[in-house]
Amino acid sequence: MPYDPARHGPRRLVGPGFHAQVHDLVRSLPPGCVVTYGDVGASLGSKNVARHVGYAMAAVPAGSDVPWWRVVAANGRVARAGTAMAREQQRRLRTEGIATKNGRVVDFLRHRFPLAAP
DNA sequence: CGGCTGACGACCT
DNA sequence: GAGGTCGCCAGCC
Repeated sequence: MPYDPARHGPRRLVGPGFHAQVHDLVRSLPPGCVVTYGDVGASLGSKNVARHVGYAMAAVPAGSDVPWWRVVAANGRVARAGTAMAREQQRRLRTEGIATKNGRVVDFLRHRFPLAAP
């Protein structure tokens, strides 16, 4: 099915350097807060790139200063449940005072950080 | 330079 | 609430 603005909303192009933009934005997140992949994409001006934001997170090198663990899925769940990375993410969130239960952030909406719109 | 690879999200039963 | 489908696009071989 071709792209349909009526169903998918206005398309916003994401230029090259998308990963760098994601990393930069995530770096600006304060401790004790979380955002969703969709929030990051929307804040960068792209509505349908939540998935790609995840790919950008996967590209974050270990030991980077990017707090990748503050980015969770739209339903408040930690992505890739069951993997070592997911357990590590939950451990780091707990360190910042954010509890998780069965891979889900407790009081997710309360911890969610209001990202600025483009 | 063509193909492959994915940390998601909205929507529908 | 729990399952499945489909669309999305920049990087990296």
